[in-house]
Amino acid sequence: MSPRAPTHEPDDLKKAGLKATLPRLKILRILEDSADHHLTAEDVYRQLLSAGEDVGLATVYRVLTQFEAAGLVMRHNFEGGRAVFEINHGTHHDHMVCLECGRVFEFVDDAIEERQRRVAEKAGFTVDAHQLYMYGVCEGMKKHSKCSKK
Amino acid sequence: MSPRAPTHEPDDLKKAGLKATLPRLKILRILEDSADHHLTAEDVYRQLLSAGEDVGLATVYRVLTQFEAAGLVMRHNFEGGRAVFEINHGTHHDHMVCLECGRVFEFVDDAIEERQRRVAEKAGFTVDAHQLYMYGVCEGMKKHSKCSKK
DNA sequence: ATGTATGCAAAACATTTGCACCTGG
DNA sequence: CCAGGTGCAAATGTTTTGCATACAT
Repeated sequence: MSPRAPTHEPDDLKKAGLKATLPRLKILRILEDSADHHLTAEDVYRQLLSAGEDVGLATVYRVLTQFEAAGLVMRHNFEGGRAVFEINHGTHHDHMVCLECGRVFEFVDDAIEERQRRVAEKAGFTVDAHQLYMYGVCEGMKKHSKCSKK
Repeated sequence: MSPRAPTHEPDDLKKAGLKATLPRLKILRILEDSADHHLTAEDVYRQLLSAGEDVGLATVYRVLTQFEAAGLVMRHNFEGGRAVFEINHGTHHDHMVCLECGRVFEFVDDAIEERQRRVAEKAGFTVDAHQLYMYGVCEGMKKHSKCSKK
């Protein structure tokens, strides 16, 4: 009884008030299955093309935006101009972005979350969303330079 | 003996390896003097025009990018597509962005900073930069809706 | 002088939108 | 069948770049 099943089904879309169309299901699947769960719209588009699907980039953007509005995915504005999207598994987490290999590492720290709540409360600020990004170099990149991801 | 004087002079530019040209000095002044210290390139450009300066938007972008590289300003990718810039006064701080009035509030919490360091260390991650954004509604916006900023 | 900076216009990107056609329920 | 979804191409908005001219040292 996990709080959210690891696979997304047509039902997830219907619950979100969206028709279970082929492009939407494919995109949901890609976001779900991708090794590192943080993809740009272009990334998703390229994976669709590789899979032989006939989907337009505009649709990818539209679907991702709808998914974001429905709470199915989260959008991040990391450095570098383009937005990245990740499946929302329901548990908040923060991010470490490796500037060498581009990979994204997730973490949670309850003390940080608690302090954030306190700071906001003290300032009379109602928090809708919050995100903590650390940019730097991941462990694998420091030891050797054998990581090959662009 | 403050760690950084509140005004920026030609010397600041020279130290950064940049010629003290008129556009650069004007832009530095604007970033320094602006009421809320978080401006888009367009904001800076409009202020220059209002002041009767003959500066191109391209120059604003070039100068802001150079300033960022020189460590004079910091660039933030808040929600909404356009980057915002703020003078770097040397002291790290995090941000609360009001989605109603657009204002940006700064804060520092040593416990959060400390926990971040610990998390990164534990993950073997070397942090170059880190930023914490909270999006929500500021105190002024909740009580009445009398704030008029776009 | 002289190399660097600037303004303007055009280019390069990321993302959005208009519209005719297609599709899911 | 019909509202809503999609592909394509064109539009938008932001940021970058090429190039001839202007400026700081």
